Amino acid sequence: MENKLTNKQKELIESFGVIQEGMGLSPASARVDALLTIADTTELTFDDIRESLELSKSATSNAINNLLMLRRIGYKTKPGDRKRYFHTKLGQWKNTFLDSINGLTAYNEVVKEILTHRTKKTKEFNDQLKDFTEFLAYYQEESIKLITNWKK
Amino acid sequence: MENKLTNKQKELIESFGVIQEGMGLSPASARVDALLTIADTTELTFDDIRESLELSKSATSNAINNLLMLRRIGYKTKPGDRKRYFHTKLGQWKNTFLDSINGLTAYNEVVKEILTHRTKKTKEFNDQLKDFTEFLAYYQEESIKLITNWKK
DNA sequence: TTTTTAGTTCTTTTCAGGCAGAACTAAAAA
DNA sequence: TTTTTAGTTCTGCCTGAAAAGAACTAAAAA
Repeated sequence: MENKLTNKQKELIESFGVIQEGMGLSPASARVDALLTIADTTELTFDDIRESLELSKSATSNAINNLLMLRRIGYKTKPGDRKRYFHTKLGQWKNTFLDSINGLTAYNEVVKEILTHRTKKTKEFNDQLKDFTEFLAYYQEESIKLITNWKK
Repeated sequence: MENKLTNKQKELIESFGVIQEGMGLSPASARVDALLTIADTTELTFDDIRESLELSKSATSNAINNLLMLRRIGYKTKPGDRKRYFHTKLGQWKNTFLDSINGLTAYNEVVKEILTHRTKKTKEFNDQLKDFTEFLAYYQEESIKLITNWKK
């Protein structure tokens, strides 16, 4: 594809890339996801990505598969065309958000188990922990409400 | 200190440690924070920590300083005693929570800047992004309310 | 003044993650 | 049947993070 990136777009890919690195993505994955969010074409092929970001095939392949696993991107195919057209799923942020909220459950379960095994001698501390786990559960519930009621 | 950990406590330190590694802490930091959450004594010294977790002095020192920087732990001193007594700040989770909510602002700012530079040709996609940034700001506000109104 | 305490800093080792480049593969096209 | 396409997988390198252990340090105690 001839749809070259402007300097501003390259700059934004880096800013957004850095932020997403901070959220646990590898540099390449972070930039692939950023590219799909910033490029004028929202459906890019393997080679579009490879060329735009000047990555090797292996880095491109690994980054794409990583993002697919994380369900942060998806792809479409076109009849009579073997290529896959990748797009970010940032538009479907609701699911991602729900996943991250639900991810707190595992954390809270461990804290609750810690509580059941704590010495009874540290009442104040235990009460604070209890308060925390209760808040977490409440926070999860309310967050889910916020999302499901959003602009509905 | 002679306050030995039970096997169950050791097990909990590992579970909680793993979860906290997943949240970006190094193995040693994750376990130090877990220890302070699980041990019967909530105020532990450098050497208590070192011995309980079988860490080297350098690993202990670095983990502690790391957690202090992240403000996930704090310490007290006692008159006529040069040691520092470290404790987890999980009890003061409200601040940590507020920090993480506020941390979303930087992310949202970049997404908003991306939006201002996006081609106008992808209306649906842009609208979804717009919706997302609006929700993020709303979510931040509401989350802060949830915390400040909690059991008040 | 010397020694002990409570750490910190420096040096070295180990290890995993991330990437490039090359070799490979399965399906489709020629 | 051979070649091209659209990737994937393998090999090897390089770097940075994490930790151990030893050397060091500043303040207090003896």
